[in-house]
Amino acid sequence: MNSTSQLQEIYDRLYQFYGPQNWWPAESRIEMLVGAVLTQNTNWQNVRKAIDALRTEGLLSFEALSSISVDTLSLFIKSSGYYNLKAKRLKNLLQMIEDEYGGCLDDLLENEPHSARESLLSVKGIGPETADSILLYAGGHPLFVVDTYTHRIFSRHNLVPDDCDYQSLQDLFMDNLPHVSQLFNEYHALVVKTAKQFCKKNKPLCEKCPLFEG
DNA sequence: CACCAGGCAAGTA
DNA sequence: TACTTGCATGGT
Repeated sequence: MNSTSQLQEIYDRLYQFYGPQNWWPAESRIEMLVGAVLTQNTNWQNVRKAIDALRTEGLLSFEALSSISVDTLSLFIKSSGYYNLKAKRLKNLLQMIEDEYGGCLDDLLENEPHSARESLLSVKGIGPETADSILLYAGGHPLFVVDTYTHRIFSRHNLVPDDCDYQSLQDLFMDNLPHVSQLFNEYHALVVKTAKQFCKKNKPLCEKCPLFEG
């Protein structure tokens, strides 16, 4: 049994169990960009409140977000936590798009993915998961997104060592699955869904998990 | 009440 | 290099 068939089998099992997840929950690319930063180490429910507040204020556009100060921005995203930090990070991101892509988010997302990833990672506050989330869910590029859930559920089921880093885990998926954005999209969403339900922090391995004895 | 949430950067030794 | 800490609100 090689890694390729094993990873395919896991995906098939999760998809059969839950069905399609239809991520990312956003109406526009700029909304996905905002959500990707706001959801850093934060429950999506809190993020949605912040995004709703921005929508109500008519701030979900590149121009509107660029026109307000960090302090004003931070007021509307309080519910997402770390609001001062995240307001700054969003501003850093908008500034990079302004400087490197003439303020055109579409140009960033339609750029060659390796270059776009480098641009994103050069922004203070944008790490590998946030960058890959943006590239996959807003850009449609086939990059596998690794998060704490991916790490936890795969290490708990002894599919990877518990000290496995981001790159190694991403390589495992990308070396063994076809590079199809829709597959990576669903796979990541299904991992999150499964881990939330069956693989909670500081809990033992759950035998009800679809990955049990997998 | 304690614990956790779709990270990341900076500080310490 | 390998840990540790700060950032912060809101749900369970």
